[in-house]
Amino acid sequence: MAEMYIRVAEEENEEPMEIPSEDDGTVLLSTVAAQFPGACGLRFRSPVSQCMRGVRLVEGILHAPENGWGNLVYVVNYPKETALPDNKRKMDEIDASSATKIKRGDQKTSDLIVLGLPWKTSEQDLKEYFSTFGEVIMVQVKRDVKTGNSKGFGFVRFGDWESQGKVMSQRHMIDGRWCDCKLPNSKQGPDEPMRSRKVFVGRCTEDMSADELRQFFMQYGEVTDVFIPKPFRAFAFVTFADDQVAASLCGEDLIIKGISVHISNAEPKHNNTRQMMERAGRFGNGFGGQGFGGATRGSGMGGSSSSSLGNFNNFNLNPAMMAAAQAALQSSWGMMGMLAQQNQSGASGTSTSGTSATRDQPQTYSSGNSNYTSSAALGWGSGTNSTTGGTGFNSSFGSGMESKSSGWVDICGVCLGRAPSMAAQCG
DNA sequence: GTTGAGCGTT
Repeated sequence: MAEMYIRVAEEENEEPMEIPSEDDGTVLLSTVAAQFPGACGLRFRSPVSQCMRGVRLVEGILHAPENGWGNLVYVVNYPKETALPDNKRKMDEIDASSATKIKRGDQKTSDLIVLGLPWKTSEQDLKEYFSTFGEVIMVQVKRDVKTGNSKGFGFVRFGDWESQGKVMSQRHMIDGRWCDCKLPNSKQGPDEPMRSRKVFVGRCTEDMSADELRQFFMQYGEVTDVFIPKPFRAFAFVTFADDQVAASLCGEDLIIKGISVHISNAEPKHNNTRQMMERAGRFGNGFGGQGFGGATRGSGMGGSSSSSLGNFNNFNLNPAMMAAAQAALQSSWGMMGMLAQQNQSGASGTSTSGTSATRDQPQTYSSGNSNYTSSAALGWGSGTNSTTGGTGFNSSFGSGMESKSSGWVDICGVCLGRAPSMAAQCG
């Protein structure tokens, strides 16, 4: 079939943009989303019924209506309330959305970390590239102080929220490499820690590319990241813009390319209180034997976050330890160190996986890519280097930290999002 | 084969 375009607009009466179709006459949702970030489908007004009709969408592929695409204007669908710029939103929709929603959407921009940069990319290059998305008010390329070589990542800050959202929702080809823009770890809201936007996708097959997963999951909502560990390990992570989308999928079995994959909630990775507590359990400090080892995976987190937090009286951790644990958030080994000390047993932290940095930055198709190994990786593991977690920890520990309810309550987030049987332990 | 890389000398 010859190259063809269909007309797509954000609203019925707005100027349409022409979107190319595939050879077989279908249109990829990703093609639409490239022009309308966050799009999750199309609809059109039927000339016959005068009603809006949805366009068939199967695994990221939009299929033409019965009589072909024709010359109709197709209107972009967005998942629920996300992604649509506020000026396109009706007032009552805003009023209708819950207070938490509004709060979450307070539209301050923040720095975004840009991962996977080519070594040669300069701040000028970055600024040039990102300016096509909106006003860029800051760029940085992080460099080795001594050599001045780029560390392969940087930061960018936009003047407006919409640009930031757009940039986070896609990958970026910068100077020949795919890069990802995310909220840096330091900015990922410590508030509402349980509202994960990421799901774990189990039983993946090796032929499911990151791109295909993205296309597939787009139908549920805006996808902000897809991660496939390398080498192949039969699972993946998919992050949505909206935590509710993620929550709604947990527990489901979905068919991707004819394969049934299982969706469950993503366990927070490293450097996280909950996980540290789990690890802590294995050090036999009172958590052990309380069922902390056998994580039951499942859905069921939904709902209001910070309410119904229990107390810690069931655990043999005192508030001072709790406070200390929070301080140790910076370094998970700090936590381990503390517990090891408690037990008078030397926990020797061996650094996990560290390859040596190469200059040629191999890339895979998944979202993670550059072969980046910093000395930090060693620092994390080596224990000697985790000064904040080690010495700073002890000093605060011994220096009369009083039990403050406010300080340690949210650690009880450990229990949130867990299987009900475990949450029960928190009261 | 079911839980992930790398995160800022301000």
